[in-house]
Amino acid sequence: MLRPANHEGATASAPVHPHFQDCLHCEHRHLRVFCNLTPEALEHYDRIGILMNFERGAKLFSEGDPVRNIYVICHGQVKISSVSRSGRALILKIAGPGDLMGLSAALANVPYEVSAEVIESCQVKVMRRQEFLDLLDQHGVASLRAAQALSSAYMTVFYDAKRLALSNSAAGRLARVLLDWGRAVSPGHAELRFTMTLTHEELANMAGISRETVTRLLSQFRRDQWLVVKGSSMTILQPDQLERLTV
Amino acid sequence: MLRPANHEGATASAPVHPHFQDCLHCEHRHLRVFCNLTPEALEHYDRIGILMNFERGAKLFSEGDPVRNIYVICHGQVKISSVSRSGRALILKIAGPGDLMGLSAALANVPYEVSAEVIESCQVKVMRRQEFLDLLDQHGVASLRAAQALSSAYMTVFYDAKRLALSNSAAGRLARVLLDWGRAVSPGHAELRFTMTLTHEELANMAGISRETVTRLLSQFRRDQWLVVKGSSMTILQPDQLERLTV
DNA sequence: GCGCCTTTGTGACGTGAATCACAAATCGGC
DNA sequence: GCCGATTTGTGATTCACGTCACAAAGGCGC
Repeated sequence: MLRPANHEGATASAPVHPHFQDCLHCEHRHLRVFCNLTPEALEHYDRIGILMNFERGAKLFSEGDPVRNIYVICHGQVKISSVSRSGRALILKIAGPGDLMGLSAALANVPYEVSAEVIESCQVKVMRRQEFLDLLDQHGVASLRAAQALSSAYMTVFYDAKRLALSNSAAGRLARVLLDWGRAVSPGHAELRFTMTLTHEELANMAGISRETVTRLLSQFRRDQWLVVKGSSMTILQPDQLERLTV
Repeated sequence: MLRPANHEGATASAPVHPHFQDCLHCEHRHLRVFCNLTPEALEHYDRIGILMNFERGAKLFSEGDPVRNIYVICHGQVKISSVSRSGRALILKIAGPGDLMGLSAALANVPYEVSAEVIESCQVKVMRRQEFLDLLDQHGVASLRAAQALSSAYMTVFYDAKRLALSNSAAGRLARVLLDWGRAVSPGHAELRFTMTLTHEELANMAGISRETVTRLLSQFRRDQWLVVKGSSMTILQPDQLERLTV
């Protein structure tokens, strides 16, 4: 389904990105969930779990599976999705370095609520559920960080749900997906320029609308000069116009 | 908007429900968030915050306000809602005894994401944001409970969002609202019998659909013998049929 | 019991977007 | 550079719901 991200042409022989040896020296440490732990807690965190590599297409876990492990992405991209009873797919996010998977399900003591599939070869830290819970148990600060991570996850879905409930406009939904994607890639710019590695089908699954509607809306946005598409590179010229479509 | 819940005819003079003196002896303690704290943590929890009474119509806080306090409902009902830019309202839940309000916003360090309005006179424990955060800081077990509360809040919105994104069927949305409401009131019964204190307008705001559609769907459900309405009492005869409408 | 106000019930109508069905373009492998 | 597979573009059709408009039915105060 997905084209490989084109900046990732290099594969086995020469990894474009150095892989990590341990969590103490991880470059993502300072901006992610388990930054700011006390030294003891961090040391404990570093001690548990194992680092594993996964290839594109690998499934880390599937929706409905009992939670055996908690995952932290060190490097690469993972597609987080969920499927309705009728078989329609919803892509919730593309998780990247520093993202934690399985936390909410582990704490709520329910099966995974989503599926995770590798879309760009990954290095992942895998912790057994119990050893992760022990970490939280023994270090209050780790629990606190977990709670904070959960609040922001909650906020994200909350606003998603609100948008979905109150605005059914397909244009608004697509606009949101594009803006979020663009902002994540090129933050803080007036013009958002990025490589659109997703197909229309996948954009549709992220916005919860149909493939054809995505095609139609994109060409409409182009007609209105709100964005430019050149090959797989997309530039959002007028983010504020797209923003206005959002409820 | 809301008719007063009819089991709450008694007002000022003779409270139908005894109010609570402290958190150590609260009858909801065993089934709610801060059950299972260590004795020290529980004692600390009991020590902070103050108990306050609010009348119907009182606003505890509004969406967008900076988080000053965290609230725990001891008794009564609070309407949790959010409004879109275009002014459409979305009622997220009717919170009751044991429910915690403001946790996610406090931890994510953002303004309240929802508004809270009393719809049935309430006794509420109000904690200053900072004293609550201190509690979490000092008692790992409290952080852990908070994290657990957040995971289940997250799970709830997650499934809401999923339903909203994948099924736009008005019938499915309304069915979900009715089932959730009924199950909360008369749990574990094949037939769900309860007092529908909400108007069609409010049901519409909970399901994110229009008032007229609620009216039409309800009479359709009645025609299909899935439920019976008699005055303000509603009985869901065939919950599984309604369940099937849910994606 | 009489009005007033809120809530409920129903018809008519318009429309946004899903669905179906192809054609055109593009990609990827050999 | 050619060929099959995937992705994209576009029209025609359909339908579920929102919106508008108004009538009927309850409540409730006095």
